Amino acid sequence: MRLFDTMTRAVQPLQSADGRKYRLYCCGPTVYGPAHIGNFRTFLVNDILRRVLEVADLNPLYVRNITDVEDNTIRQSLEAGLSLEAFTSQWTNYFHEDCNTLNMLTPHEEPKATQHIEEQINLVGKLMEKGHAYQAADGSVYFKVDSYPPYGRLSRLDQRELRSQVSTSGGAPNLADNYDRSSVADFALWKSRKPEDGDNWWESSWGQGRPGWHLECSAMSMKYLGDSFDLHSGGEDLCFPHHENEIAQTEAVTGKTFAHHWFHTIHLLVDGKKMSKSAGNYFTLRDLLEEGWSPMVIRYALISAHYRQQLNFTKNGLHAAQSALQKMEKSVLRLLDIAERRKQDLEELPLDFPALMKGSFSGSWKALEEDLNVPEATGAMFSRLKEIDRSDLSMEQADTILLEIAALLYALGLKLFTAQPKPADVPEEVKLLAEQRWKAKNEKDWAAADTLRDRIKAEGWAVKDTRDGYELEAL
RNA sequence: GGCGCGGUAGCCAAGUGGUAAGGCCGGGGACUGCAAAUCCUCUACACGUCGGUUCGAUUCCGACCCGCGCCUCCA
Repeated sequence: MRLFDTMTRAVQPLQSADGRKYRLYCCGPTVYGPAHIGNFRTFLVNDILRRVLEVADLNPLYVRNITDVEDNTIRQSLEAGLSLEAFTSQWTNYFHEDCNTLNMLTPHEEPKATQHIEEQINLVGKLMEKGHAYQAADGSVYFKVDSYPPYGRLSRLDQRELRSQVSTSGGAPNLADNYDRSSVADFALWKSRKPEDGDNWWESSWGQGRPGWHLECSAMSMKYLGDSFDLHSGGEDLCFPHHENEIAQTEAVTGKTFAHHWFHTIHLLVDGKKMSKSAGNYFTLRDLLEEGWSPMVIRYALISAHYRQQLNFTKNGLHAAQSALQKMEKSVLRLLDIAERRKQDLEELPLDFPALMKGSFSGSWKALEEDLNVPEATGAMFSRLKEIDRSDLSMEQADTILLEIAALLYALGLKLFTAQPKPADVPEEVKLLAEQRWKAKNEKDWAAADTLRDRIKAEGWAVKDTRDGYELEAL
């Protein structure tokens, strides 16, 4: 399998350093509110990576953290009158529910920052010992970027550009720069206790305080994956400064390559623009569920563009995803019929991946193994499905194809036949009109039936006749 | 300003040094009182512009135009 690596800017082969497990770490969510679909794009891509590593027999050990201590979680827990623990576990549960809804596999480990304070303090201690950190007048401890010459390799910054971080893109003073750092590039390892932090502080050799954000990922990835591991991932925004800082603080301590491969997901756009609350184009998973979109439709839409391509998320895209999924279901339904299988069999049968990957969908597998190209994989899948639709198949042939499809669906994390009919809240008035129309129709009074259908439409509902009744659908 | 990405048919989206997957939409047919749904089936003068390299470029190089992202403890 091969994947684009941010550090070398090239597609690189993936192989575990120890030959036994492929160790990967994904920067997880900060839990102070519902994750949005942009967050889920990244987590879904990582979920697919983990699945493909698994079926490709690379034996992944997948760690994704929970960030539960930083400015937002602290401030909002205090505002809510809850302990940090109570507040963040509430949002962590919410996140897990969303992950399950989207059919994401649970990471092998999901460490929380607050449960690894000691590891983080130890790291700060080592950095102090080695002269890579200093305590400022405000009591906070900073990483001395000058002490680590390779700094900036991942995002290709040089010293001159680092200094330019003093000002923002608009030329205004960088407001993030309100700490007692000796250089603006230096970043906090340990933040001294402040009144606005409430009870959220820990004791350390440098006084009371809390760890800086960047530190947790270094401490936890080292703990669960070792000083040097195979792959580190996250959204593109984390490339700088977060990952750059992680590399610096970790490698300054270990002297080893922190992660061998850097994997970043490009952000998604909504209607061609960046998601933002003010623009009203900010969606959470539950916003979409409430609109009646089924989870698998949302999953399909969110993985429908290559991970290194901006994904333009639109309602149109959801419709397309829905139709595409239905098209898959249609083909599979025929195969189930020929093979005399039930729908449940798709998920219950044991799958011999190595063999199935060499089957008739090898084009799709090749696409997934070459830089995780999901759109090409689904494209190849539909091409193959078209041939299958037109072939006369024996029971055995259909059965084999079903297994091959089940394997591919597993890698993509897609489940078929899961869409629930929308639970429509039909107003009584509309129900009444619909009943009248049904009666008129049965009496073959077409004129009356059509007039009633128009009236129902005027109320915002569509009547659709089925074999032995009708359905109402919101317009 | 620094770093980076993209411009492929109405929309979305892969890909290739020898004229280009797939999905959506749309068209036609069956069915239906008519619709919808369903089933069958079909199409497209699509590779931002201008140069260069090449026997040949959409694919490589350069310039330009347009759009977008990151550079803010936002994935």
